[in-house]
Amino acid sequence: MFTFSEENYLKAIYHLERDFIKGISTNAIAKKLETKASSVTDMVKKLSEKKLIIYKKYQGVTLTDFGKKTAANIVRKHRLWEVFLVEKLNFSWDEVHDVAEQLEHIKSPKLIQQLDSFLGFPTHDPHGDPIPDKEGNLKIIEKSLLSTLLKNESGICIGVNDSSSEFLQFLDKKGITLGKLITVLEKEDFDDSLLIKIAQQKFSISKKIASNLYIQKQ
Amino acid sequence: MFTFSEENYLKAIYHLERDFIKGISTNAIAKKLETKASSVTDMVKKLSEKKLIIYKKYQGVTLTDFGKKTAANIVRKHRLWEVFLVEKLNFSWDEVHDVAEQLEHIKSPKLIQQLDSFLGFPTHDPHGDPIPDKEGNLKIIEKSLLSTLLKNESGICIGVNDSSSEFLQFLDKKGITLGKLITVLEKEDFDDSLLIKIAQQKFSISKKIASNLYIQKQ
DNA sequence: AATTATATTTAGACAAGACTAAAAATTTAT
DNA sequence: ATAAATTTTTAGTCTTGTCTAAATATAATT
Repeated sequence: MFTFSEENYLKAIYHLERDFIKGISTNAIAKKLETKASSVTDMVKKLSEKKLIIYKKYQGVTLTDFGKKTAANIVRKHRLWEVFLVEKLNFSWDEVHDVAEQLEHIKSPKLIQQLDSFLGFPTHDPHGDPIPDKEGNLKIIEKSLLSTLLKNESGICIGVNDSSSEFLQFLDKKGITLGKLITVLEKEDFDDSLLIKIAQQKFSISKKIASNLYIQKQ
Repeated sequence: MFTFSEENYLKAIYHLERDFIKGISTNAIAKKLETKASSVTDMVKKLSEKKLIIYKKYQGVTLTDFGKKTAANIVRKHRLWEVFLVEKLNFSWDEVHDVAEQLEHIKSPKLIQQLDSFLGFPTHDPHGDPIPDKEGNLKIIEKSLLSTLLKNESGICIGVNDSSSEFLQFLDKKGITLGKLITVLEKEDFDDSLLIKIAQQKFSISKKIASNLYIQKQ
Protein backbone atom coordinates (compact mmCIF):
# COMPACT_ATOMS: atom_id res chain seq x y z
CA MET A 1 0.00 0.00 0.00
CA PHE A 2 0.92 3.64 -0.38
CA THR A 3 1.66 6.46 2.04
CA PHE A 4 -0.66 9.42 2.55
CA SER A 5 1.77 11.59 0.68
CA GLU A 6 2.02 9.25 -2.29
CA GLU A 7 -1.77 9.07 -2.43
CA ASN A 8 -2.08 12.84 -2.40
CA TYR A 9 0.33 13.20 -5.30
CA LEU A 10 -1.52 10.51 -7.25
CA LYS A 11 -4.82 12.23 -6.70
CA ALA A 12 -3.44 15.59 -7.78
CA ILE A 13 -2.08 14.11 -11.00
CA TYR A 14 -5.37 12.33 -11.61
CA HIS A 15 -7.32 15.59 -11.29
CA LEU A 16 -4.85 17.48 -13.49
CA GLU A 17 -5.15 14.84 -16.21
CA ARG A 18 -8.92 15.41 -16.35
CA ASP A 19 -8.17 19.03 -17.23
CA PHE A 20 -5.09 18.90 -19.43
CA ILE A 21 -4.74 15.42 -20.95
CA LYS A 22 -1.05 14.39 -20.88
CA GLY A 23 2.38 15.35 -19.64
CA ILE A 24 1.54 17.00 -16.30
CA SER A 25 4.39 19.32 -15.31
CA THR A 26 6.08 19.19 -11.94
CA ASN A 27 5.22 22.84 -11.52
CA ALA A 28 1.53 22.20 -12.05
CA ILE A 29 1.63 19.49 -9.40
CA ALA A 30 3.58 21.73 -7.05
CA LYS A 31 1.00 24.48 -7.40
CA LYS A 32 -1.91 22.09 -6.85
CA LEU A 33 -0.36 20.62 -3.72
CA GLU A 34 1.07 23.90 -2.45
CA THR A 35 4.57 22.50 -2.29
CA LYS A 36 7.87 23.07 -4.10
CA ALA A 37 8.78 21.77 -7.54
CA SER A 38 11.89 20.12 -6.12
CA SER A 39 9.77 18.11 -3.71
CA VAL A 40 7.60 17.05 -6.62
CA THR A 41 10.61 15.84 -8.58
CA ASP A 42 11.62 13.64 -5.65
CA MET A 43 8.20 12.13 -5.23
CA VAL A 44 7.65 11.69 -8.94
CA LYS A 45 10.75 9.49 -9.12
CA LYS A 46 9.34 7.31 -6.38
CA LEU A 47 5.93 6.96 -8.02
CA SER A 48 7.64 6.13 -11.26
CA GLU A 49 9.67 3.33 -9.63
CA LYS A 50 6.42 1.96 -8.28
CA LYS A 51 4.97 1.89 -11.80
CA LEU A 52 2.19 4.33 -10.93
CA ILE A 53 3.28 6.98 -13.43
CA ILE A 54 5.49 7.38 -16.48
CA TYR A 55 8.14 9.98 -15.89
CA LYS A 56 10.92 11.21 -18.16
CA LYS A 57 13.08 14.08 -16.98
CA TYR A 58 11.87 17.50 -18.10
CA GLN A 59 8.83 15.97 -19.76
CA GLY A 60 6.21 15.78 -17.04
CA VAL A 61 4.28 12.73 -15.94
CA THR A 62 1.39 10.55 -17.08
CA LEU A 63 -0.53 8.02 -14.98
CA THR A 64 -0.15 4.36 -15.94
CA ASP A 65 -3.31 2.24 -15.98
CA PHE A 66 -2.32 0.99 -12.56
CA GLY A 67 -1.80 4.56 -11.36
CA LYS A 68 -5.11 5.63 -12.81
CA LYS A 69 -6.97 2.84 -11.09
CA THR A 70 -5.22 3.54 -7.80
CA ALA A 71 -5.97 7.26 -8.01
CA ALA A 72 -9.60 6.65 -8.98
CA ASN A 73 -9.95 4.48 -5.93
CA ILE A 74 -8.83 7.30 -3.68
CA VAL A 75 -11.26 9.68 -5.37
CA ARG A 76 -13.94 7.03 -4.96
CA LYS A 77 -13.31 6.90 -1.23
CA HIS A 78 -13.22 10.68 -0.96
CA ARG A 79 -16.57 11.09 -2.65
CA LEU A 80 -18.29 8.25 -0.82
CA TRP A 81 -17.24 9.80 2.47
CA GLU A 82 -18.61 13.15 1.30
CA VAL A 83 -21.97 11.54 0.65
CA PHE A 84 -21.86 9.95 4.09
CA LEU A 85 -21.07 13.23 5.80
CA VAL A 86 -23.86 15.11 4.06
CA GLU A 87 -26.57 12.46 4.05
CA LYS A 88 -25.98 10.79 7.39
CA LEU A 89 -24.14 13.28 9.56
CA ASN A 90 -25.87 16.47 8.42
CA PHE A 91 -22.78 18.25 7.20
CA SER A 92 -23.47 21.00 4.69
CA TRP A 93 -21.79 20.54 1.34
CA ASP A 94 -19.20 23.22 1.95
CA GLU A 95 -17.92 21.56 5.15
CA VAL A 96 -17.13 18.10 3.88
CA HIS A 97 -13.96 18.52 1.90
CA ASP A 98 -11.34 18.74 4.63
CA VAL A 99 -12.72 15.78 6.54
CA ALA A 100 -13.05 13.66 3.39
CA GLU A 101 -9.45 14.58 2.63
CA GLN A 102 -8.49 12.67 5.76
CA LEU A 103 -10.97 9.83 5.48
CA GLU A 104 -9.95 8.98 1.91
CA HIS A 105 -6.68 7.51 3.21
CA ILE A 106 -8.26 4.89 5.47
CA LYS A 107 -7.26 1.43 4.29
CA SER A 108 -9.99 -1.19 4.40
CA PRO A 109 -11.65 -2.61 1.30
CA LYS A 110 -14.50 -3.95 3.40
CA LEU A 111 -15.12 -0.53 4.90
CA ILE A 112 -15.64 1.06 1.50
CA GLN A 113 -17.72 -1.80 0.18
CA GLN A 114 -20.04 -1.63 3.18
CA LEU A 115 -20.16 2.16 3.15
CA ASP A 116 -21.12 2.11 -0.51
CA SER A 117 -23.95 -0.30 0.23
CA PHE A 118 -25.03 1.62 3.36
CA LEU A 119 -25.35 4.78 1.24
CA GLY A 120 -27.35 2.97 -1.45
CA PHE A 121 -24.60 2.87 -4.11
CA PRO A 122 -24.57 6.57 -4.94
CA THR A 123 -23.19 7.61 -8.32
CA HIS A 124 -22.45 11.24 -7.48
CA ASP A 125 -21.12 13.17 -4.51
CA PRO A 126 -22.82 16.18 -2.91
CA HIS A 127 -21.13 18.55 -5.37
CA GLY A 128 -22.43 16.54 -8.31
CA ASP A 129 -19.07 14.98 -9.13
CA PRO A 130 -19.22 11.35 -10.27
CA ILE A 131 -18.04 8.57 -7.93
CA PRO A 132 -15.70 6.12 -9.71
CA ASP A 133 -16.71 2.47 -9.41
CA LYS A 134 -14.34 -0.23 -8.09
CA GLU A 135 -12.64 -0.46 -11.48
CA GLY A 136 -12.17 3.29 -11.61
CA ASN A 137 -14.80 3.96 -14.25
CA LEU A 138 -16.95 7.05 -14.06
CA LYS A 139 -20.56 7.28 -15.06
CA ILE A 140 -20.64 10.38 -17.23
CA ILE A 141 -23.88 12.24 -17.45
CA GLU A 142 -24.66 14.89 -20.01
CA LYS A 143 -24.26 18.17 -18.20
CA SER A 144 -24.75 21.77 -19.34
CA LEU A 145 -24.04 25.03 -17.60
CA LEU A 146 -27.24 26.74 -16.49
CA SER A 147 -26.07 29.80 -18.43
CA THR A 148 -26.39 27.88 -21.72
CA LEU A 149 -30.09 27.07 -21.26
CA LEU A 150 -32.58 28.98 -23.42
CA LYS A 151 -35.77 30.66 -22.30
CA ASN A 152 -38.36 28.13 -21.13
CA GLU A 153 -35.87 25.27 -21.00
CA SER A 154 -35.47 23.47 -17.70
CA GLY A 155 -33.22 20.93 -16.06
CA ILE A 156 -32.16 19.32 -12.83
CA CYS A 157 -29.33 20.76 -10.79
CA ILE A 158 -26.56 18.14 -10.78
CA GLY A 159 -23.38 19.87 -9.72
CA VAL A 160 -21.20 22.91 -9.37
CA ASN A 161 -18.14 24.16 -11.16
CA ASP A 162 -16.84 26.45 -8.43
CA SER A 163 -17.03 24.64 -5.10
CA SER A 164 -15.81 27.42 -2.82
CA SER A 165 -17.54 27.75 0.51
CA GLU A 166 -18.96 31.14 -0.34
CA PHE A 167 -20.60 29.89 -3.50
CA LEU A 168 -22.03 26.77 -1.88
CA GLN A 169 -23.40 28.77 1.03
CA PHE A 170 -24.98 31.21 -1.39
CA LEU A 171 -26.73 28.34 -3.17
CA ASP A 172 -27.95 26.94 0.11
CA LYS A 173 -29.41 30.31 1.04
CA LYS A 174 -31.28 30.46 -2.25
CA GLY A 175 -32.59 26.92 -1.82
CA ILE A 176 -30.61 25.62 -4.80
CA THR A 177 -29.55 22.07 -4.01
CA LEU A 178 -28.76 18.95 -6.03
CA GLY A 179 -31.78 17.32 -7.61
CA LYS A 180 -33.89 20.49 -7.74
CA LEU A 181 -35.68 21.30 -11.00
CA ILE A 182 -34.81 24.71 -12.40
CA THR A 183 -36.73 26.46 -15.20
CA VAL A 184 -35.46 29.50 -17.07
CA LEU A 185 -38.33 31.98 -17.34
CA GLU A 186 -36.47 34.93 -18.83
CA LYS A 187 -33.01 35.75 -20.16
CA GLU A 188 -32.01 39.39 -19.77
CA ASP A 189 -29.90 40.52 -22.69
CA PHE A 190 -28.61 43.55 -20.85
CA ASP A 191 -26.51 41.76 -18.19
CA ASP A 192 -27.13 38.10 -19.05
CA SER A 193 -28.95 37.56 -15.77
CA LEU A 194 -31.63 34.88 -15.63
CA LEU A 195 -35.07 34.80 -14.07
CA ILE A 196 -35.51 31.26 -12.85
CA LYS A 197 -38.17 29.21 -11.13
CA ILE A 198 -37.23 26.66 -8.54
CA ALA A 199 -39.81 24.86 -6.39
CA GLN A 200 -42.49 27.50 -7.13
CA GLN A 201 -40.11 30.29 -6.16
CA LYS A 202 -39.08 32.81 -8.78
CA PHE A 203 -35.97 34.96 -8.57
CA SER A 204 -33.19 36.22 -10.73
CA ILE A 205 -29.55 35.16 -10.66
CA SER A 206 -26.45 36.70 -12.18
CA LYS A 207 -24.48 35.44 -15.14
CA LYS A 208 -21.65 34.46 -12.78
CA ILE A 209 -23.88 32.16 -10.75
CA ALA A 210 -25.40 30.63 -13.86
CA SER A 211 -21.95 29.86 -15.24
CA ASN A 212 -21.03 27.83 -12.21
CA LEU A 213 -24.06 25.56 -11.97
CA TYR A 214 -24.37 22.32 -13.89
CA ILE A 215 -27.77 21.23 -15.13
CA GLN A 216 -29.04 18.03 -16.70
CA LYS A 217 -31.47 19.13 -19.38
CA GLN A 218 -34.95 17.67 -19.20
CA MET B 1 -2.73 18.93 17.20
CA PHE B 2 -0.71 15.73 17.55
CA THR B 3 0.79 13.28 15.10
CA PHE B 4 -0.52 9.75 14.65
CA SER B 5 2.53 8.46 16.43
CA GLU B 6 2.13 10.77 19.39
CA GLU B 7 -1.52 9.77 19.67
CA ASN B 8 -0.63 6.09 19.64
CA TYR B 9 1.86 6.53 22.44
CA LEU B 10 -0.67 8.52 24.46
CA LYS B 11 -3.28 5.86 24.00
CA ALA B 12 -0.87 3.10 25.02
CA ILE B 13 0.06 4.96 28.20
CA TYR B 14 -3.60 5.63 28.92
CA HIS B 15 -4.43 1.93 28.67
CA LEU B 16 -1.43 0.93 30.77
CA GLU B 17 -2.44 3.36 33.50
CA ARG B 18 -5.83 1.65 33.81
CA ASP B 19 -3.97 -1.55 34.64
CA PHE B 20 -1.03 -0.45 36.75
CA ILE B 21 -1.72 2.96 38.25
CA LYS B 22 1.48 5.09 38.05
CA GLY B 23 4.99 5.23 36.65
CA ILE B 24 4.60 3.37 33.37
CA SER B 25 8.01 2.06 32.29
CA THR B 26 9.45 2.69 28.85
CA ASN B 27 9.77 -1.07 28.46
CA ALA B 28 6.06 -1.60 29.12
CA ILE B 29 5.20 0.99 26.47
CA ALA B 30 7.66 -0.56 24.03
CA LYS B 31 6.09 -3.98 24.50
CA LYS B 32 2.56 -2.60 24.07
CA LEU B 33 3.46 -0.76 20.87
CA GLU B 34 5.80 -3.46 19.55
CA THR B 35 8.67 -1.02 19.26
CA LYS B 36 12.05 -0.55 20.95
CA ALA B 37 12.66 1.01 24.36
CA SER B 38 15.04 3.53 22.83
CA SER B 39 12.32 4.77 20.50
CA VAL B 40 10.03 5.14 23.48
CA THR B 41 12.59 7.24 25.33
CA ASP B 42 12.76 9.61 22.36
CA MET B 43 9.01 10.00 22.11
CA VAL B 44 8.49 10.26 25.82
CA LYS B 45 10.74 13.31 25.90
CA LYS B 46 8.64 14.92 23.23
CA LEU B 47 5.34 14.21 24.97
CA SER B 48 6.82 15.56 28.15
CA GLU B 49 7.83 18.82 26.46
CA LYS B 50 4.26 19.11 25.23
CA LYS B 51 2.98 18.75 28.82
CA LEU B 52 1.07 15.57 28.03
CA ILE B 53 3.02 13.42 30.48
CA ILE B 54 5.34 13.74 33.45
CA TYR B 55 8.66 12.09 32.75
CA LYS B 56 11.73 11.77 34.95
CA LYS B 57 14.65 9.74 33.65
CA TYR B 58 14.63 6.14 34.80
CA GLN B 59 11.31 6.65 36.57
CA GLY B 60 8.68 5.99 33.95
CA VAL B 61 5.84 8.29 32.94
CA THR B 62 2.47 9.46 34.17
CA LEU B 63 -0.21 11.25 32.14
CA THR B 64 -0.97 14.84 33.11
CA ASP B 65 -4.63 15.88 33.28
CA PHE B 66 -4.19 17.34 29.82
CA GLY B 67 -2.63 14.11 28.58
CA LYS B 68 -5.39 12.06 30.16
CA LYS B 69 -8.08 14.13 28.50
CA THR B 70 -6.34 13.97 25.16
CA ALA B 71 -5.88 10.21 25.37
CA ALA B 72 -9.47 9.67 26.48
CA ASN B 73 -10.58 11.61 23.45
CA ILE B 74 -8.72 9.26 21.14
CA VAL B 75 -10.22 6.26 22.90
CA ARG B 76 -13.62 7.92 22.60
CA LYS B 77 -13.18 8.22 18.85
CA HIS B 78 -11.92 4.66 18.54
CA ARG B 79 -14.92 3.22 20.35
CA LEU B 80 -17.49 5.37 18.61
CA TRP B 81 -16.12 4.21 15.27
CA GLU B 82 -16.32 0.62 16.46
CA VAL B 83 -19.99 1.09 17.24
CA PHE B 84 -20.52 2.61 13.81
CA LEU B 85 -18.77 -0.26 12.05
CA VAL B 86 -20.76 -2.92 13.87
CA GLU B 87 -24.17 -1.26 13.99
CA LYS B 88 -24.24 0.50 10.64
CA LEU B 89 -21.78 -1.31 8.40
CA ASN B 90 -22.39 -4.88 9.59
CA PHE B 91 -18.85 -5.58 10.70
CA SER B 92 -18.54 -8.39 13.20
CA TRP B 93 -16.96 -7.45 16.49
CA ASP B 94 -13.69 -9.15 15.74
CA GLU B 95 -13.13 -7.16 12.53
CA VAL B 96 -13.45 -3.65 13.83
CA HIS B 97 -10.25 -3.04 15.70
CA ASP B 98 -7.78 -2.43 12.87
CA VAL B 99 -10.09 -0.07 11.03
CA ALA B 100 -10.97 1.85 14.19
CA GLU B 101 -7.24 2.11 14.84
CA GLN B 102 -7.02 4.21 11.68
CA LEU B 103 -10.28 6.14 12.07
CA GLU B 104 -9.44 7.28 15.61
CA HIS B 105 -6.85 9.70 14.20
CA ILE B 106 -9.24 11.68 12.00
CA LYS B 107 -9.33 15.28 13.19
CA SER B 108 -12.75 16.90 13.17
CA PRO B 109 -14.68 17.75 16.32
CA LYS B 110 -17.88 18.13 14.32
CA LEU B 111 -17.44 14.67 12.83
CA ILE B 112 -17.31 13.01 16.24
CA GLN B 113 -20.12 15.09 17.64
CA GLN B 114 -22.38 14.18 14.72
CA LEU B 115 -21.31 10.55 14.71
CA ASP B 116 -22.12 10.31 18.43
CA SER B 117 -25.56 11.70 17.79
CA PHE B 118 -26.10 9.53 14.69
CA LEU B 119 -25.33 6.46 16.80
CA GLY B 120 -27.72 7.55 19.56
CA PHE B 121 -25.06 8.52 22.12
CA PRO B 122 -23.83 5.02 22.92
CA THR B 123 -22.09 4.47 26.27
CA HIS B 124 -20.26 1.25 25.37
CA ASP B 125 -18.48 -0.17 22.35
CA PRO B 126 -19.20 -3.58 20.80
CA HIS B 127 -16.78 -5.29 23.18
CA GLY B 128 -18.54 -3.77 26.16
CA ASP B 129 -15.82 -1.22 26.89
CA PRO B 130 -17.07 2.18 28.06
CA ILE B 131 -16.91 5.18 25.70
CA PRO B 132 -15.38 8.26 27.41
CA ASP B 133 -17.52 11.40 27.17
CA LYS B 134 -16.19 14.70 25.78
CA GLU B 135 -14.52 15.47 29.11
CA GLY B 136 -12.88 12.07 29.20
CA ASN B 137 -15.07 10.61 31.93
CA LEU B 138 -16.14 6.98 31.79
CA LYS B 139 -19.44 5.61 32.93
CA ILE B 140 -18.41 2.65 35.05
CA ILE B 141 -20.85 -0.19 35.38
CA GLU B 142 -20.64 -2.94 37.95
CA LYS B 143 -19.27 -5.94 36.11
CA SER B 144 -18.48 -9.49 37.24
CA LEU B 145 -16.82 -12.36 35.45
CA LEU B 146 -19.33 -14.99 34.43
CA SER B 147 -17.15 -17.51 36.30
CA THR B 148 -17.94 -15.78 39.61
CA LEU B 149 -21.72 -16.22 39.32
CA LEU B 150 -23.34 -18.81 41.57
CA LYS B 151 -25.86 -21.45 40.57
CA ASN B 152 -29.18 -19.91 39.51
CA GLU B 153 -27.75 -16.41 39.30
CA SER B 154 -28.11 -14.60 36.02
CA GLY B 155 -26.90 -11.49 34.30
CA ILE B 156 -26.55 -9.61 31.05
CA CYS B 157 -23.50 -10.06 28.90
CA ILE B 158 -21.74 -6.68 28.81
CA GLY B 159 -18.23 -7.29 27.60
CA VAL B 160 -15.18 -9.47 27.15
CA ASN B 161 -11.81 -9.64 28.81
CA ASP B 162 -9.97 -11.42 26.01
CA SER B 163 -10.85 -9.78 22.69
CA SER B 164 -8.89 -12.03 20.36
CA SER B 165 -10.55 -12.91 17.08
CA GLU B 166 -10.77 -16.59 17.96
CA PHE B 167 -12.58 -15.90 21.20
CA LEU B 168 -15.01 -13.42 19.65
CA GLN B 169 -15.78 -15.76 16.79
CA PHE B 170 -16.38 -18.58 19.27
CA LEU B 171 -18.88 -16.42 21.13
CA ASP B 172 -20.64 -15.52 17.91
CA LYS B 173 -20.96 -19.17 17.00
CA LYS B 174 -22.53 -19.93 20.36
CA GLY B 175 -24.92 -16.99 20.03
CA ILE B 176 -23.35 -15.11 22.92
CA THR B 177 -23.54 -11.39 22.13
CA LEU B 178 -23.75 -8.18 24.15
CA GLY B 179 -27.06 -7.63 25.85
CA LYS B 180 -28.02 -11.31 26.04
CA LEU B 181 -29.31 -12.64 29.35
CA ILE B 182 -27.29 -15.58 30.68
CA THR B 183 -28.41 -17.83 33.53
CA VAL B 184 -26.15 -20.28 35.32
CA LEU B 185 -28.04 -23.56 35.69
CA GLU B 186 -25.24 -25.76 37.05
CA LYS B 187 -21.67 -25.39 38.24
CA GLU B 188 -19.54 -28.50 37.78
CA ASP B 189 -17.02 -28.87 40.61
CA PHE B 190 -14.90 -31.32 38.68
CA ASP B 191 -13.65 -28.96 35.93
CA ASP B 192 -15.41 -25.70 36.87
CA SER B 193 -17.44 -25.80 33.66
CA LEU B 194 -20.85 -24.13 33.68
CA LEU B 195 -24.19 -25.18 32.27
CA ILE B 196 -25.80 -21.97 31.09
CA LYS B 197 -29.05 -20.93 29.51
CA ILE B 198 -29.11 -18.22 26.91
CA ALA B 199 -32.19 -17.37 24.86
CA GLN B 200 -33.89 -20.72 25.66
CA GLN B 201 -30.75 -22.60 24.58
CA LYS B 202 -28.86 -24.65 27.15
CA PHE B 203 -25.23 -25.65 26.79
CA SER B 204 -22.07 -25.93 28.83
CA ILE B 205 -19.02 -23.74 28.63
CA SER B 206 -15.52 -24.20 30.03
CA LYS B 207 -13.94 -22.35 32.91
CA LYS B 208 -11.71 -20.52 30.44
CA ILE B 209 -14.64 -19.09 28.54
CA ALA B 210 -16.44 -18.11 31.72
CA SER B 211 -13.38 -16.25 32.97
CA ASN B 212 -13.31 -14.04 29.92
CA LEU B 213 -16.90 -12.88 29.83
CA TYR B 214 -18.18 -9.91 31.78
CA ILE B 215 -21.69 -9.97 33.17
CA GLN B 216 -23.86 -7.35 34.81
CA LYS B 217 -25.69 -9.20 37.59
CA GLN B 218 -29.46 -8.91 37.57
C1' DA C 1 20.91 32.06 -33.69
C1' DA C 2 22.08 34.10 -29.55
C1' DT C 3 20.34 35.75 -25.38
C1' DT C 4 17.14 36.04 -21.79
C1' DA C 5 13.58 34.04 -19.06
C1' DT C 6 11.35 30.16 -17.12
C1' DA C 7 11.02 25.39 -15.70
C1' DT C 8 13.15 21.46 -13.83
C1' DT C 9 16.51 18.89 -11.57
C1' DT C 10 20.42 18.17 -8.40
C1' DA C 11 22.91 18.61 -4.17
C1' DG C 12 22.90 19.20 0.44
C1' DA C 13 20.34 20.07 4.79
C1' DC C 14 16.69 19.28 8.15
C1' DA C 15 12.89 17.23 11.19
C1' DA C 16 10.26 13.19 12.62
C1' DG C 17 10.35 8.72 13.95
C1' DA C 18 12.50 4.50 14.18
C1' DC C 19 16.59 1.34 14.86
C1' DT C 20 21.30 -0.81 16.72
C1' DA C 21 24.96 -0.93 19.75
C1' DA C 22 27.15 0.80 23.63
C1' DA C 23 27.04 3.23 28.10
C1' DA C 24 24.90 4.28 32.42
C1' DA C 25 21.58 3.61 36.03
C1' DT C 26 18.76 0.69 38.71
C1' DT C 27 17.29 -3.61 40.61
C1' DT C 28 18.06 -8.33 42.06
C1' DA C 29 20.69 -11.90 43.93
C1' DT C 30 24.29 -13.80 46.32
C1' DA D 1 27.48 -4.79 50.19
C1' DT D 2 29.11 -6.20 46.15
C1' DA D 3 28.44 -8.59 41.82
C1' DA D 4 25.30 -9.88 38.26
C1' DA D 5 21.27 -9.07 35.66
C1' DT D 6 18.04 -6.03 33.86
C1' DT D 7 16.28 -1.65 32.45
C1' DT D 8 16.86 2.72 30.53
C1' DT D 9 19.26 6.16 28.13
C1' DT D 10 22.62 8.00 24.78
C1' DA D 11 24.97 8.34 20.49
C1' DG D 12 24.96 7.62 15.94
C1' DT D 13 22.55 5.95 11.66
C1' DC D 14 18.62 5.39 8.45
C1' DT D 15 14.29 6.52 5.84
C1' DT D 16 10.58 9.58 4.40
C1' DG D 17 9.25 13.80 2.94
C1' DT D 18 10.28 18.34 2.79
C1' DC D 19 13.07 22.60 1.85
C1' DT D 20 16.73 26.15 -0.17
C1' DA D 21 20.13 27.33 -3.29
C1' DA D 22 22.65 26.27 -7.20
C1' DA D 23 23.04 24.11 -11.68
C1' DT D 24 21.12 22.63 -15.92
C1' DA D 25 17.74 22.14 -19.46
C1' DT D 26 13.95 23.97 -22.15
C1' DA D 27 11.17 27.79 -24.03
C1' DA D 28 10.56 32.50 -25.50
C1' DT D 29 12.29 36.81 -27.48
C1' DT D 30 14.67 39.66 -30.10
